[in-house]
Amino acid sequence: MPEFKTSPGTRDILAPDSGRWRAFQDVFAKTVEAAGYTLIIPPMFEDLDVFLRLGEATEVVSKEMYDFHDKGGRHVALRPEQTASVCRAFVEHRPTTPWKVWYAGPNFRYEKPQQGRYRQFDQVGIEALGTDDPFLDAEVIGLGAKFFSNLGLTRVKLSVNTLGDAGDRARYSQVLFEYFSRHESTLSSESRATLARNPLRVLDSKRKPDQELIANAPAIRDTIGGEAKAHFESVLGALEALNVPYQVNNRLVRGLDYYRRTTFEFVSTVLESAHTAIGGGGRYDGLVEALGGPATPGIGFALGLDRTLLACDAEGAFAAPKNTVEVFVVDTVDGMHAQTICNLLRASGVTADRAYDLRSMKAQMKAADRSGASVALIIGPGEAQNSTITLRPMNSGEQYSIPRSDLVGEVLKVLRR
RNA sequence: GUGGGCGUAGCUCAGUUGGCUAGAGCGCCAGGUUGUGGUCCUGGAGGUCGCGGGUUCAAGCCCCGUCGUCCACCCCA
Repeated sequence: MPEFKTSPGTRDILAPDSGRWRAFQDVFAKTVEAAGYTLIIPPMFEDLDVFLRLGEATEVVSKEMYDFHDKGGRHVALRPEQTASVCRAFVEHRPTTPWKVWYAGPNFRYEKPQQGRYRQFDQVGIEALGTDDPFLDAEVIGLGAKFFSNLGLTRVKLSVNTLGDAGDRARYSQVLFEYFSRHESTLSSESRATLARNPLRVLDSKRKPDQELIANAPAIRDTIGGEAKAHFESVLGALEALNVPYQVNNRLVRGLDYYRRTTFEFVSTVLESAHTAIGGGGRYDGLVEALGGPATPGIGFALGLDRTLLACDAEGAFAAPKNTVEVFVVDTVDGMHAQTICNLLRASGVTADRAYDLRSMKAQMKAADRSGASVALIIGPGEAQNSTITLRPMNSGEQYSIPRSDLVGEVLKVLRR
């Protein structure tokens, strides 16, 4: 056993998974940059207060914050998500609106780790600030759906809902509180605790005894005002025009307290574990204001990398890319030939690797095989003597000699480039 | 934070009712006569049995603690 291991809830991502991560982010970037979103790279930690504005009732904030005091006495926290940072950046830089950004990177939450849930976990996401145009809602949601399909996923279910405006939300919360309070005796003990904290969250309960109560609970639709209702209808209409399949789930409330109006969630229907939500988001029209900026509407989503990749595994989609070199150089003379040949090939845009330590021909050929290279170049005493190279395509038993001066041309020819 | 399962070579795991120098497969290394990998054969390296206590003549096997991991709950990506 090694003396040191990664901290709980963290891990190393090695090849080939690391290549898959990068490809994942590339696909995401391509998807959203096609719609005009630009990359933002916020810091990984901020003043604790930035995140406290997400709402004290949010568990991510109240229980799971990775915070500490730095040497300057500042109370900072590793970001639990990036929406707050993006809004803070908006207030700090005041870009022209609509401001459409995307991000990718790790977030931190101090939780008990499980599969699909880590203390350091990666998300990709987008945020769009400055307009409450329902077409923007549909664009954001549609990009999420588009991304999943670009990955090759087909079993992703999209649920949408509206929470109404700030006043509606509070009113609905009150309605729910009264409703559940009337039936408190049949409510699970966990949900009773939740009820006191945040009545909306009771709708999220997956506990058996609560299911019937939840099914019969009053729906938000009956509580919200006409304006929010009209907005929601427009969003649904725009989604239909985009051919984005969805289903309205009026029990969908989501974990962050800042959501207003549109909320949505992507669930993989092939994942077995409890962690089937692979992404989610919504409108957060009060957040910029809460961070000291002008009243600015905003909407966005975040998708979990780990969980989405688990979904990919389950669907047999988006395999890790093969990260192999094209040419492998075997040099049993002195190692210097391998160096100059590799150098020359790389300068010509051909990826090339070699063996070290002047090992036996057999060992070097074995390394060539392992490297996945499609071509091996062999330099032994004979080749060194005549200034030739033996070129061996790895998938055939045949090989031939080429003049050293024709190296690059011959290699490009064999690689068909 | 609560409850439960697990923790033996780099990896996946065996290890019988506690009993001699702890095993297998894969991987790795070296060979298999005269420079050549992917199959096959032979040999080799590699383990304070997570860690710390305890019970016992004797513990990888039992007990306690601790750490890690997995599963469920909570919550969420």
